[in-house]
Amino acid sequence: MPELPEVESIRRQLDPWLAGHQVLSSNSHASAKFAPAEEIVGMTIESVKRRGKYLLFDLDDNREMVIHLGMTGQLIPVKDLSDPYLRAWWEIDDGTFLGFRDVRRFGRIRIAVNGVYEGTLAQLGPEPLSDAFTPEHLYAACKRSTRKIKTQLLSQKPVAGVGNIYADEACFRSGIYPGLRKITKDQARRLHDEIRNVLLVALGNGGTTLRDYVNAEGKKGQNQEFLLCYGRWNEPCLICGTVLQRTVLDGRGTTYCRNCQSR
DNA sequence: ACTACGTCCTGCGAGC
DNA sequence: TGCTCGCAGGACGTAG
Repeated sequence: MPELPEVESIRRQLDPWLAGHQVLSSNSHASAKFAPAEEIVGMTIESVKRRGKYLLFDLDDNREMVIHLGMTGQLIPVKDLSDPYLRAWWEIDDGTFLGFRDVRRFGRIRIAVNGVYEGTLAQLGPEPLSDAFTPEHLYAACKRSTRKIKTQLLSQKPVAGVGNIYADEACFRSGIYPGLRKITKDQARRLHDEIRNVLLVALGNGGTTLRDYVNAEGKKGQNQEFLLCYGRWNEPCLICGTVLQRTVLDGRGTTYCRNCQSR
């Protein structure tokens, strides 16, 4: 599932490819989730930005195309427009085609006008790698809610861009049980530090490819080799050797160490 | 306003 | 071997 490191890896490749180029034509899957793709025909992509897990294609005419990759979304150059999983494509004025491939169709495309956003994007917490994201901010944000700490992270409100993989990793590395509904200031500081740490390392490794993720060159990431917790249930904790547990928290599969992660 | 849970979607792995 | 069934999950809709 593409989270901040994966989406940022894609952005870094899309921007030099697409910036300054005009969209000549487009097509999209019948679903309303993808139909807005066609609204940008004739517009010029000025840059490709990112907020949390959202890609923002900055267009002329005060518009932005907002793309969320969902679970299995890929943005890749395509030659075969008959790929059955291609949900949208755009013809670029350099002769290439950008494709949005999304097997499970959890992704979505929207057009925002004058920077006005809706839904989760409008309520996104600070960028985790920016100065706005501090331990104090995380502590205060988590204190406002009684929900489980992992559920709060996945809500994108205390901080933007963290999904299931990096939430489990950050909780593990900071020694915090993800089902906690209250954390101390010290726990918030550790969680803050480890959120940054796991995202930065993953970015450096080109993202995590468990199944579908590829960057905008169609290449897999390497960070799956470095995960300490996510997906390792029934395997020994790399810190203490205890067999890692798997549970479901608010409908999300969660791996943790019952010894290292305090409850 | 907030929390919890169902829904979307399809490939895949487990189990018979 | 071949089939059915349930699972995976981010954001959003809805109920309480």
